[in-house]
This record gives sequence, C-alpha cells and structure tokens, in this order.
Amino acid sequence: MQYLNELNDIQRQAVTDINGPSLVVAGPGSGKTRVLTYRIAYLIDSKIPPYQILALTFTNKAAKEMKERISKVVGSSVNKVWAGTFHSIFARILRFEADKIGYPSSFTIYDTDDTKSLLNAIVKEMGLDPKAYGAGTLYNRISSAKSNLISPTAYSNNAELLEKDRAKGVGQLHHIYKKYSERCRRSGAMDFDDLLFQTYRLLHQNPDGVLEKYRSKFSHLLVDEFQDTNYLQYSIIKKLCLYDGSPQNICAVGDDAQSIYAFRGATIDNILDFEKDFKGLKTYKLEQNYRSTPYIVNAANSVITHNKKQIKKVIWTSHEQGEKIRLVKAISDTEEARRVVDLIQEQKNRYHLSNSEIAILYRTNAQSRLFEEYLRRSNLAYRIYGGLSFYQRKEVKDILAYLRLINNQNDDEALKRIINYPRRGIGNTSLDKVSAFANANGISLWEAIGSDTDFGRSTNSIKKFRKMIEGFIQKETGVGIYDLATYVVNKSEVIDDLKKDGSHEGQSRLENVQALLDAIKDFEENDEIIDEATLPDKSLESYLQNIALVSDLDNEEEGSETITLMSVHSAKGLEFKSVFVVGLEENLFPSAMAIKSREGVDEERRLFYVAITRAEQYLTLSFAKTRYRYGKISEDTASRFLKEIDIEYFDDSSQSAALESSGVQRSGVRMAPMRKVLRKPIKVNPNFKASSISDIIEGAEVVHQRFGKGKVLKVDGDNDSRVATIAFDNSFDETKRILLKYAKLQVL
DNA sequence: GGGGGCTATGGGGGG
DNA sequence: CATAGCCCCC
Repeated sequence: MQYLNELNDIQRQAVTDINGPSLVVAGPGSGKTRVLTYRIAYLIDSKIPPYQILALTFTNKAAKEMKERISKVVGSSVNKVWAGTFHSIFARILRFEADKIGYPSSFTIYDTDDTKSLLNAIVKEMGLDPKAYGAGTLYNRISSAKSNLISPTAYSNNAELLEKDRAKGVGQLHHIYKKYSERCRRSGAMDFDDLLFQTYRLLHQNPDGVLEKYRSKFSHLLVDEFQDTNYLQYSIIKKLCLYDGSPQNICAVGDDAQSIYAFRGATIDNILDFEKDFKGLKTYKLEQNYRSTPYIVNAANSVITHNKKQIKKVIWTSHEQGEKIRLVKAISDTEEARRVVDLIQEQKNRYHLSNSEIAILYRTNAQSRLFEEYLRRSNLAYRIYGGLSFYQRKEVKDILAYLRLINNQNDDEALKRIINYPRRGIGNTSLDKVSAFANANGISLWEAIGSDTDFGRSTNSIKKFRKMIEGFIQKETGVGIYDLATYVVNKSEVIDDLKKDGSHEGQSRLENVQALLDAIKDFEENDEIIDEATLPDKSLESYLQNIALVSDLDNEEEGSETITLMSVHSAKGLEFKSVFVVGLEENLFPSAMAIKSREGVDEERRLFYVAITRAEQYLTLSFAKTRYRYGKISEDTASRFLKEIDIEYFDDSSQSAALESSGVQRSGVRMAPMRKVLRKPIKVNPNFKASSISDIIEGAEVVHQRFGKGKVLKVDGDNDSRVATIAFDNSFDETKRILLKYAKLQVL
C-alpha cells in the first residue's frame, strides 16, 4: 500500500476510513480523484470484493480516468468494480430488471431530440398551441418533475403545480406528462431521466426482492461530484444504503462551491441532508490546492466569497508566486478572438507551452466559432468539444434509427425517422393516419403498420417498408453488428441516396456513414470496451446503449496535441497550464437568464469559480464591448465577476482595463458595426519618468506609457485608492479611469 | 406527396 | 444568426 504515502494527512484519513458514512469536501485541485481512486484501491486491498463496490460519477470521462488510475494500483480486478455514470450504471441494472417493471430488456434510450419530437407530436395531437407548449419548456418541466420524484399521477394531484402551470399558460402540462409517459412505455423507451426515475421505481416497488439484492450486492458506495446530484439521484442512493441495519458504507465527494447543475435539478440541500440522514457522518475537508499558483487561488477565493451559502473552507496553496492574471479588454468579439490567439502564440513562445496545455473556455458553445477561425489562420491545432457531436449528425442518426428499430420495433421515434428516409412515398398525411390508428388502439406504430388497415395511397409502400425491416430483423440473428449495419446501409438504399448528392456536404455525409461503420466494427472487435458494470457484451442492444450515453468529450484521442476549446461546464474536473476564460460580459457570463435572480447569479459565480480554477499557471480573462448575437450587434459592460477579483491579482498592463471594467456605464453611443481597430504599437519612451502621485491633479497634461498623451479631467478617492479620470488623445474611449497607485504617469 | 423559399422566433449548460 | 414551421407550387 505504497500509495498511501502519496497522500497528505486528510487525504489519507478519507481514503482509509472505509466503514460508515463519510463526506469529503474537496476544493479545486485538492486531489479529489486521487482520494476516490485510492479509496477504491484500499477497499480492494482490504479484501472487499471489487464487484461489491459501486462508484458513481457524472461523466464517462471521470469514470474512465478513475478506472485507469485504479488499475495502475490493483490491476485487472478494476474491471469488476461497478464504476460508471449514474446513467450507465442504472441503465445496466434496468437491462437486467426491466421486465419486472413492464419494460423490455431491449428498451430504447430516447435522446433529447427523440423526446422533443415525441412531445411535439403529443402537443399536435391534443390540438394545443405549439407556441405556448414549446417542446423545450415541456421537456424541462417534465424532467424537473421526474428529478423530484413526481409521477404523472402525483403531478395531476398537485394543486400547486397545476396552478403554476395555469398561470404560465401551460395548464395542460400534466396531461402531456401523462401521455408522454404512456407513449414512452408503449414504445419501450426511456429518456435520460427515466434511467434514474425507473431505477428508483424498481427499487421502491421492490418486485422479487430486487431491493435487497442490490443492497447486499453493493457493500460500498462512492459518489463523485455529490454537489451535482439531484433529489432523485440522492433518493436512489438512500434506497441503496440508508435502511435499518445498513452499514452505511458510503463516501460522498464534492464541493459545494463547484455546484453548477442546479438548472437540471441538482441541489446543495443534498449535502446538508446528507449530514442529517447519515448519523455519525465524518467530514474531511481537502483545502490544499495542488494545482494553481497563489494569484489564481486567491482570485478564486475572492470571487466565491460573494456567495453567502457555502460550506466554510479555506483553499490555500504552497505553490510559489507565479504570473499575475491577465485581462484582455477587446472592442469587439472578433478583436477578442484575435488577441486571445495572439496571446496564445506569445505564451507558447515565451513559456514553451504545448497546445495540449492550453484551453479556451466559454460560457456558451456558440462562442467557439471566432476562436476557431483565428486559430486556423494561425495554424494552431485545436479541438472543439461539445456542440454537435458525431452521433447527433443527421446521417448518423438515420442509420442508428434503423438499428434501433431492429433492436426494438416499438421505438416509434426511430420508425418515424426512417419510414420515409430515403423517400419511399410515405408522407406526413399517411404517417398521420398511421399515428391516429396507433393511438386509437393503444399500439405502437410498428404494430399499426402490421395490421390490415388501409392507410390510403401509401399503404403498399408502408407494407414494403415493414417487410424490409422484418428482413433486417431476420438478418440480425447470427450475424455481428458490423455486418448487420453494413447490410442495412446498403439494403435500405441510404447509401444510394447519399451518393446522389455530389456536393461537398454530401461527400462528407458519406464519409460520416463510413466512419460510423468503422466505429461499429471497432466496438465489436475491441476487447477493452467490455466492462462488467456497464457493457456486458457486444450485442446490438449493448452498442446502442453505449452510444446513447457517451458524448464526444469521452472520445478523446490519447496524446493529441491540440488546444482545447470547450464550455466551462464541460471543463469541470480538468486542468490546463494556461487557461483563457473569454466572453466575460454581463448577459453572457453571467447569462442574461441567470441575472434575474440571486440564485441564478450565484450559480454563474460558481461556474466562474470552476472556470478560473482550471488554470495551473497562467490565467487570462477577456471581454468584448460589442459582440454579434442573433445577427445583431449587442453591447454589454464587463462581467460583474471581474470586479470581484482584487485588482492586485491582475498584472500591471491589465489593471487599467480591470478598473475600467468596474467603472460606470457609458451612455449609449452605439459602436459602428465591425469597426476596424488599428492597434498602435506601444512605443516605449526612453525619457519616460513616472511622476509622483501628488503631482497628478485635475487639469494636468500627462503621458502614459501605453495610452500616450492625455488630460486629467478629475481625481477622486484618497490615498491608495485615488483614481484619475483621464481623456487620452488616441483612445477609442472617451475617458479612462486609472488607479494612481499603479499607474505610470508623467506630468508634462 | 415532395421540395423550395420565406418568415417568425428563440436565444444555456449536459447525460 | 440558425432553425422550425408554413405556404405555395410542381
């Protein structure tokens, strides 16, 4: 157990205290993953059978990293540990037990698109106004209901919810929820929330003693990112290890300051409840940050103190003073991108950074475009995470829909997607007839098209379609999924359809289909993918589950030499030597939706905290005064979060920008669109000699090293906080406010 | 039934 | 700006 020596005292206690409940409050960079992995290794070394260990994470990436690190210590027994995301672990359990709650074991997992498409169909059927009942809103509300363990029936009986819906003009929501659930069931489909919701129902209803089975199966539980669990997830955890006679061997690891998923139902209350629910809980606080330099740690600390509600802790580091934080103030979003990329070049040269040590983090995925453009121009290799993943591309989803239908014929969403792709003369009118028939009889679309009903002039085409799929199902038995997929792609004439399109995009769609087939082959042949806890075999069902639950974040190529571009959300848990957090403007970061409420801003602040604590050595923050959004130029002030960082933590050249960012709002002089900015090279005047602060008075003509000549309009504040308002001759701004304590000004 | 072009509308983060 | 939904014409 050599590894115990690699831990500090608190970490070691958290690792070796394996009996009873414990909570590890882990600040950023405090060795959280190390504690989790060594704790599992320690459990195994303590003769706990690995298959009795359940470790739940939020991302596949976290699970994968954990497993890799455990295997270095304990070898192949790691494959027997049940380590994975909440969703994948529960999907696995549901595959075993689905029949006990009325689902087929080959159930489909509906992704967001499937869910929204089904919701739209239901709204249409009910004759409701699709504008008032937007699929996105419906989805969020249904998701939130499930996350709070509210079934459709409970929803309909909840006067408060009904009243709220009525007030918002969505009074029919409870009916939609009910219908949606029925339709999912009829289709043998679960959405992402169902993977949790149905697991809870399974354990709660406890058919054939499944509850006892899993309680005794998992003797030791670990939960990563506990601050991001929602009520439903915590309820499942409690089902598994909070009961009479339970040893309560649970270890929750998290950081309330990094809770950034309240929008999908995560609640900090879980941490507070955890202390109440599990008596004798031991709390370990990991407060030493091994990741970042003091400026970064201190800046993060000063930001997060603006949130009232938090577990008391003091994050500190023993690292040496490093570089101060840099702030880039750009006139436009394009200028921001250009200057950030310039700085990346500069940092690469000066500090010999490799691409993989650099990340650009933004609030919204839409911001990636400009950075992408400038990085490409500069010949810097980059990789964008998030956004449209491979598996969300139309042509890929089309093929997967065929495979889904082969796996589960009641999968209505899959059927709807391909019944007329490629074109086979089955239009909306016919499909509506099929749907109406299916609904009237409470059967799936597949069952409907199998009946002897007349669906108008498309009836023949519909029968032919069904015959074709039946042929595929026949083919499935006895042949591998790669062969099956290849057969389907050809026989369905998808490939012919794609070949018809000679355009550039058509070509790339064809390539994507080929890439999908390659990926399927890889899945089939690659032994590493076998994982007892999540993917037991190489079946079609197993493959479909896998791709439904991975994101492209999880498919990182090893050792790729690229600059990382991603949203702050996806950056959680990662670290980079140099981090650029961009787009720090009001209405963007914090987002316009969040600033309406205190809780909203607090969550954005935690998100900002997550962003800056990703940096090990160099942190650059940037904002733009104007930015293209939704086709229009918008103008916003610097983010309030910038003001929450002590100005001392910024480097000299950034301080005036920092100050200005906290200055008063300028009255609405609208910037001309896409105004070209000519940047003057900074000439260093050899005769420059800074004057003393007392000489800088109202009316004085002064020279600034960087901004050039200007006139002092006024001076306010006293002593160290004296600020001069100066009009510089060659500035785009009317005035700048400069803190005299730091300014280098010479009176003429 | 299919396709092209127009208009209105939304606008976030992810498994 | 992107995209969904609509209308109109073939």
